[in-house]
Amino acid sequence: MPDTTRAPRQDNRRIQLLDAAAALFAEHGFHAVSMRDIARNVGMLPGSMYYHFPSKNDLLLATYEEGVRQLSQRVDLALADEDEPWARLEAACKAHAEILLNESDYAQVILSVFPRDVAAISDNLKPLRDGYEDRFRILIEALPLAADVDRNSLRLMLLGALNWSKNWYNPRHGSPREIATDMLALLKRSLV
Amino acid sequence: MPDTTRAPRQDNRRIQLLDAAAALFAEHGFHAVSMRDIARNVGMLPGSMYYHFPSKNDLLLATYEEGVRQLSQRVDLALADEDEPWARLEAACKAHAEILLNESDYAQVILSVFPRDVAAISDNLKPLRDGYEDRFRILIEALPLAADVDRNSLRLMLLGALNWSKNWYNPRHGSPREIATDMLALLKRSLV
DNA sequence: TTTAAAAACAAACGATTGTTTGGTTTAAAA
DNA sequence: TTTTAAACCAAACAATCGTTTGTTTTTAAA
Repeated sequence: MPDTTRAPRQDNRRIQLLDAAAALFAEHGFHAVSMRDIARNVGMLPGSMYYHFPSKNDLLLATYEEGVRQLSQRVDLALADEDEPWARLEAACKAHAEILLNESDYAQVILSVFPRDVAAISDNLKPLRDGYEDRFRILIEALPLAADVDRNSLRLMLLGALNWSKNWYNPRHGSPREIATDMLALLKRSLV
Repeated sequence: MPDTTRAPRQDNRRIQLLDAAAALFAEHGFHAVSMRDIARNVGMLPGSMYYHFPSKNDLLLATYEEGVRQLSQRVDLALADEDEPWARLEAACKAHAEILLNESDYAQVILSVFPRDVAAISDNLKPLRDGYEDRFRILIEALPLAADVDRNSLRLMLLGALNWSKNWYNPRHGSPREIATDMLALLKRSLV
């Protein structure tokens, strides 16, 4: 063990390693990707990765955390410009769809790797997911809705439909923002 | 090779084997389940399973086919009693939710194992999924909707929300039929 | 320029993976 | 009751898995 600890080097490749892991996990799923696959993609030998992460599960956990961070940051940024409740929800949905379908491998990992697929760390993964989704609970709380509308069902329906869209999304048939707009439009006019 | 082929024996365990595979695939995902896990669950040695199925991928393919068969049969049965377009769609959604969340491990496999997780047979899996979902396209086609309603978005939203519900479903907070009713209600009153 | 820590290499570890092979038991047709 | 195919067992196969260990290279502080 070293006597003193230094800052990471300039050529530290922890982030590139995490990027490669996120991209592969997002595309093929957790179990379908081996540590050797990731190492090959980042130009590193398999054993070398263990300098940066103590295990494959920890690698997944790190991508989850980064995914939640990116999603949260992106949605918060989109919300900053909006005041009206419906506009705020729409902005959040657009940001959600955009980062999910286009921008971030990390975010896609959250939706394509289910906690129960990795039982050993499912207790660590679930709260990360839930914490992010709570933003939508608050956004829907603020909507002026008819008295008999179940806000919980509304949230589950909206987020479910958006999250599932990664299974059929095709850039040629509409952008992520358009998808979010369409879905919200279907709901909105009945609920006001 | 035998000179003549006989019918399967009375004690043939192909179905029990398929049942065990479906249950495990549905609960843990395809890659998280080993052939030995399945063998143990059905009380068989690992090698013996290869008498019934030539590979693990074929085992998955068979569960997919059975899942689609069960879903289709269940939905068709529910549709037989209904005439009015909205009632038909609601009956289909209820049946879809019910078999998905409660009744069939086979059906759950279709939603929890993504074709791209098993690249080698993804071309076989996708059309099975699509063929079933086409029923909903037809049901929505028959709805009397305002001219500006995008039927494709409606289908994707409804099915997406229902399919995603397996990620949050909790029997204590409403039955599958109630979930389907709630979601359809959210959409219905705005679209007529 | 020396030196210590950061980072990666090189090579292997034991365990588990899907699968194959050859022989044995069991049910049912003859 | 004999016989044949169905069904399973028992044991191993090569390949791949995540991971560990000991050593070497590289960066940057001293």
